[in-house]
Amino acid sequence: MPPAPESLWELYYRVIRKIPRGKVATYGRVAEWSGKPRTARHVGYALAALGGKDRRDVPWQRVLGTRGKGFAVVTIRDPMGGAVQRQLLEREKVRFDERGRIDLARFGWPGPSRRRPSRRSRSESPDKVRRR
DNA sequence: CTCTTGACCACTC
DNA sequence: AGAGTGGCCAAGA
Repeated sequence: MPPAPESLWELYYRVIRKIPRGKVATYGRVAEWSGKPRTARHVGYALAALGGKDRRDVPWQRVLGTRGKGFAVVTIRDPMGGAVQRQLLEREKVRFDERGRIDLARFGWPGPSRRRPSRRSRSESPDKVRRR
């Protein structure tokens, strides 16, 4: 059989499934860990498209947007969905501050066993050749 | 096939 | 602090 073409979204889902309970990650990080840096948007799209089986499998509530350098926030547009996400996280003992932010120093998942300097906000962005 | 629209992010004024 | 821009991919009209 032909190798199952794993879509980009499946790649994201695979990473997200590894996020442990009580920890969170940001869209940008998930993108990096999936081997597709700078595709943060697509992580969001992939999650927005979650349905059926994947909806149960993937802990979508543990993926949030970034706010400032060490904080994550709910970025789901639908207020209902956002409320659900927050509730699910609080149930996992993840704490939100008055501004609705999560401190990544406390609750940020460091990543899938990838060696990473103790730097929580944004890894170095090596100047890559920008091709056009 | 083209066009639009999405849970984003980092960089620049 | 807020607005603009480029980057990236998939699905549906």
